[in-house]
Amino acid sequence: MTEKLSIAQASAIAAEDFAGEGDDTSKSNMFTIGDLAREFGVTLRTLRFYEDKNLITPHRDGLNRLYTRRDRARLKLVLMGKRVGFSLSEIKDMLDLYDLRDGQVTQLKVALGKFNEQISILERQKKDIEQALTELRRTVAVVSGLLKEKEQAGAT
Amino acid sequence: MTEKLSIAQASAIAAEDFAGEGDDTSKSNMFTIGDLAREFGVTLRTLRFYEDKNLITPHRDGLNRLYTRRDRARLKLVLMGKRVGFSLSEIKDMLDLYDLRDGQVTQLKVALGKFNEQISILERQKKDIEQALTELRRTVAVVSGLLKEKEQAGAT
DNA sequence: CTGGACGTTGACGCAAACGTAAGCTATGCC
DNA sequence: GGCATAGCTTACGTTTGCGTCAACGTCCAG
Repeated sequence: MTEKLSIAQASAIAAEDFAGEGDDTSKSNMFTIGDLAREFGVTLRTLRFYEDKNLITPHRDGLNRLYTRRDRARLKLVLMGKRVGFSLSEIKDMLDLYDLRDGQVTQLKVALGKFNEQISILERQKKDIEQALTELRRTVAVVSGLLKEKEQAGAT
Repeated sequence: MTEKLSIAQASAIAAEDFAGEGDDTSKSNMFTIGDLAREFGVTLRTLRFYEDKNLITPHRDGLNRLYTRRDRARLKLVLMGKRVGFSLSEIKDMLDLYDLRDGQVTQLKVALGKFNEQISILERQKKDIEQALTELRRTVAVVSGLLKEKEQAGAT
């Protein structure tokens, strides 16, 4: 919510993203850090940071990181989470929960709860912004008025 | 924009707030730090912090701070600025400019510009939030769907 | 052999707005 | 005398999400 919400990449969620995937460790299903960075428009630093925060845990080829489809899916969820205003730690909680997958039902319910919470929060923020806008517009009107007075007084 | 926008205190702007005041240094027009803190619902720490940032510069009675009506008016503007999303440093810029008061016309124009900028920013944020809300609601729908499937499958 | 391209691990920096001690002073009141 | 109240200063801590060096390792084309 700081600068830009790059809606461009990291497209929408599909039901697919919530389904488990057979972890295909074959060659073409692996990505380098650069691959993912380009694909999702984030920096390498960002991906390493996410790893540091245990949001994504790629395998290694020696020192080099190797991301699977699953990692990629998680990244997608992380970015989607950010877009809708979750903090990374909140996202982590949900992902961790996701990993427990006790048949997933409980997990989905919890996630659903958080989503609804977040919806409330965003609705609140929206209202705050609307209030601020109202106030600002009123102020602009007031100041504009003053300005006209002053300019007329000056022109007199 | 972090937690609560305490709309309660620190009421709206009046044209008065943009007019210069005769700095009345008589007794009843002075406030202690506690006075202002109570009146505007901020902590002493906050007021000292603002002073540190040169937003307000109260006089002293020995060590103790003494705020004039003018200081009070500035505080009011600071809080209003915060409410509508300006950072303290932006607010400082505007206040500084205000102090130049080259007949105030230039000042008012500049402020007007900033206000309009801020309006654009807020409108943008509002749109972002609306997008996030849309995405979240869609996700909730998807997940709810999955959940129903799962539960039915489980009940079979 | 050399210069890029790509990758690695630290680790400090930053912005915003105060919170939170810690410890001292000054004044008033009973 | 003694305590409460109000105020003072200094200064480190917090939170979030990376940016930005620094200082190297590795591999490939030319």
